[in-house]
Amino acid sequence: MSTADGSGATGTRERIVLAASRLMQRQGYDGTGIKQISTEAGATFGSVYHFFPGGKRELAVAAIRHGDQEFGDFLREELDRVDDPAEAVAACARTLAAGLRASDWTDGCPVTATALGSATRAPEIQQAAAAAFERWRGLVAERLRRSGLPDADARELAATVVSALEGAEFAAQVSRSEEPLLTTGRQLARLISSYR
Amino acid sequence: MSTADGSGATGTRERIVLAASRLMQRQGYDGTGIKQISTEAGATFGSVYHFFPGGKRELAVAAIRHGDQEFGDFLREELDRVDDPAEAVAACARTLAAGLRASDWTDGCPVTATALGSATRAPEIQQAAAAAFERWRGLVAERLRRSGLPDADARELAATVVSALEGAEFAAQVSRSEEPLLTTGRQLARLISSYR
DNA sequence: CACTAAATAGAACGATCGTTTTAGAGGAGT
DNA sequence: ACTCCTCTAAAACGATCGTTCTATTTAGTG
Repeated sequence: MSTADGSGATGTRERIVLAASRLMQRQGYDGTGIKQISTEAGATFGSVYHFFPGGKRELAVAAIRHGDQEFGDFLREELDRVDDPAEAVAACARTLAAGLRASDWTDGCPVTATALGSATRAPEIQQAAAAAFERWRGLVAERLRRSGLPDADARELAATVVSALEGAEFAAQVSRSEEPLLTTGRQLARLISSYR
Repeated sequence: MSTADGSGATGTRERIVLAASRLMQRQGYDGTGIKQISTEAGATFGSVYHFFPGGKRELAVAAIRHGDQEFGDFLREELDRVDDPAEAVAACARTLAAGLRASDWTDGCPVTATALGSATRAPEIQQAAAAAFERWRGLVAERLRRSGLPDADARELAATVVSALEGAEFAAQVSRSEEPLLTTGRQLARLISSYR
């Protein structure tokens, strides 16, 4: 069978994707070597090229797709914990800030660092990152629509929320402070509240 | 004299910083080689290490500081062209979007790509990027204060504006579409307008 | 048991990386 | 003319990069 099954032991391929995603999240595409990935994953060099014949670029696409799903799950889960959508977005920002601090400011957005810089050279990577952004916007928009906002407003707000959270996470990471994320969360809540 | 003077011919050192800033903006820190920088700058290999004995890291710090000033000048200039601060921010986003498209989506924020990935390893780079963000927030806050907003509100809004524009620029770049920037600009304008 | 395919293991390749080192060219000051 | 110092020029270094290649081990099927 080619696709990953849900068996108990973590497959080698899955471990490789996980390590690649985490390392590229911290060091970027060019800053992460395949050797480092294989070591971190507890796999051998040959295994990486066995599962990813396309080499580093194919591996980066898989890593981005993993980050896509990971952050998507986080968004869906976090946005459903509070009734008020404005407060839900603010809570989202708070959780992101706490996680960033917990990692000592190393783990930012799992897609940004991987895509930045390599996107211009590899269209496949750029497309995977674009798909992630599009999905996240859709998730937030759906949540806002569920709270009664018209589709057009929900879409505009969702794009703003995703962009702002992304930028605030990077600002917080580079400033080593939760403040940009917390501030942006508060202002996004105010903006959303202004729509009803 | 050690600092750059304002003489006519573009100095070698200045050309090197310019090339480094532009290349790292597109390819990131690790994706840009010193050899490529020297070639692009029309300088020789030795010249780079003559002007930047600290090597690549020192060069990256200089590139970030250049981008800091460049984007700061852009902000100051663009925000002063319109009376209404909300409309000024939206205009800012539109100009960024147009510039991004004009470069065929290659030239994003001059600081983001350089700092991302290398910031964890090199504290000097992280600090230079943090200083840039701080300065930009100050510029926007000053503009908002000048329009009559209380200091506390101006500061919160400024942090949100800078973070959101940053994130929207990256989203637009990776999506190869002006929309994220235009949408974010509109919503930021609405948010600012809600403060009076 | 033999046969086959998947997965693991690691040596080897050419290329490029950042850096160091040494040598030469161009002017300014005495 | 001679010296000092900035700047240019390029060779050379060890290290690491992504990739390819060849064996070896493991697992599944007849």
